[in-house]
Amino acid sequence: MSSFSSGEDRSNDNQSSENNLKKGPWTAEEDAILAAYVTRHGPGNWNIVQQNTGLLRCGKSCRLRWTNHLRPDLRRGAFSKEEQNKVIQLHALMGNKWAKMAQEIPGRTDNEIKNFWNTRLKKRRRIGLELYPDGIKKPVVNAHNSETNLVSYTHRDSQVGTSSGHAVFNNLGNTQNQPLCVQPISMVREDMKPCVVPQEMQRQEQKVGTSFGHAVFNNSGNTQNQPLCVQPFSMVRQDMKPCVVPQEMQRQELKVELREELQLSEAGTSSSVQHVVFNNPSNTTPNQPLCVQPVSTLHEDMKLLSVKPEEMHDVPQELQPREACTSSCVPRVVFNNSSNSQNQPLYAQPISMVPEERQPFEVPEQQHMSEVPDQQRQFYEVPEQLQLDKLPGGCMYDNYACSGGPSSVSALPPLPPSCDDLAFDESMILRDNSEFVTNPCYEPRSPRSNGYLESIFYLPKVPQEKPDDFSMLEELNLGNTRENSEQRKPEKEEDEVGYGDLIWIQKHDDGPYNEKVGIVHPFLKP
DNA sequence: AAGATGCCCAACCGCAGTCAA
DNA sequence: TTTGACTGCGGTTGGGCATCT
Repeated sequence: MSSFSSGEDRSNDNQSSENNLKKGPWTAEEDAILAAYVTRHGPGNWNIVQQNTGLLRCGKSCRLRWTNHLRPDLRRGAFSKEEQNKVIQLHALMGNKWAKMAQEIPGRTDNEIKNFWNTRLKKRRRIGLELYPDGIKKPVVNAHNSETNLVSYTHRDSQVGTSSGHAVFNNLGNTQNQPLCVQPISMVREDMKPCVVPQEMQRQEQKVGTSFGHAVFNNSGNTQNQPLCVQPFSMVRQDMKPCVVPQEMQRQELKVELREELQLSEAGTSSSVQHVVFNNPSNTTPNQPLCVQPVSTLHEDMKLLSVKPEEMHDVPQELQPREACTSSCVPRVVFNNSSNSQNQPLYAQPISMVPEERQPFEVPEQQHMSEVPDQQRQFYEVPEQLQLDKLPGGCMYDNYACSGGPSSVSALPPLPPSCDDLAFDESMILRDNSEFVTNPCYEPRSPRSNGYLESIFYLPKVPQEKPDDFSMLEELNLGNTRENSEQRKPEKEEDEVGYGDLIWIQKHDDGPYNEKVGIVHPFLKP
């Protein structure tokens, strides 16, 4: 059965007779080679690791070694009492679903949990103890469901959730073998009870967010039956579909006052929502990345810890951004984890860890102003190396969001293919607000502004056909009316809207449209 | 001191699921 | 639809170390 059981395998210096691949314990040299390779190329494609590194290990062995030993987010050492209790709770709930249990216990692998359980199992059997401690009952299999289907979880005090800090929502109405919805207890309102997961939560195509800016997403790529995840819009991937959160599932807004030490002295923010950079409180392993979380999801027990640059590690290749945002006045870069199918938090990196071509730029100190009057508002070109390949407009940042914190960097939408050739065309006006709401780039530019980007469009430099109706522009008070377009000055004033400008309109909930009309022309101005 | 036993845990295997060609 | 590569998962084995006899 095991490789070690074969005398042939063990002979010949642990070399597999088939492909000359090595078996048995890994050496430090092999670990280093594998770690370096994965750091550079990211995990996956394990079968080519051997070809590219010369390691005499099969892909499977490499994957296992990385997953169980070399991953930077692993905790080492004995299971704490809390972890032990959690394993017991989870086993009562799930049975031998080691991988699922590992997802609930950060830093522990399925193998570790399995080993722990099997050891414990043997011990308790030998001394004649019950498998589960008093108060935790075996899973009760619903007679209607198969064993692999859903179970009701019985807990001593019949309260919401489990003592391990999770609430389990039983979806008895689920006829499609859908997962239970599990939420941390801290996210569950006191009056919430385990309940049937409403039909609309069951992996349908779902829409809309909650009243406080969160969306529950169907994790369409989820093959692990993980619970739905709740994320702020800004962290939403393009391919994710939001859904309505039923009233009873909505959680209390967690009001956590930002302690002074959390307030952006060390922490970078991503630009358009209030984010705080947190160290993972359960992280006792060095080289853990920081995590970035929106303020609204903070828990009381989370602490901001200062993390030294040397304690951070490179963001794996596959996590590195195609759509990177930077916080600009602190030496960190926040990466969008766009390929992250596990919906993990964003990563923050110190500049030193960022590949050179991604180096962010420093915002001149005089621009770190706490208040920037609108008339002084400026846009600055983002250095070319920060600009996004797929967006001809590249990135820009404005200093409007500088309210004691860093400036923001946002990506511009793609321009029309050839700006100069285009006639004024209303179809170019992007009126669909959802375009911007669903795109993280178009979150409100500043939490302070309490508005959102409503429209962005391009005024051609040389209109081929004079627009018949400028009423929209007049209504928006752009200063680009029929009259002044006909008597257009050859050289317009700075910041005056005219032909050839890309216009954005930021709509305010409590103000007129024209209050936040601006000009975006980062490629025309330095 | 030496062998026996128990425990821990790394590493393997086979199977099943997914996905792209 | 089929096939093969790749990946994830659960079960199992055996080496190494500590403790016991």
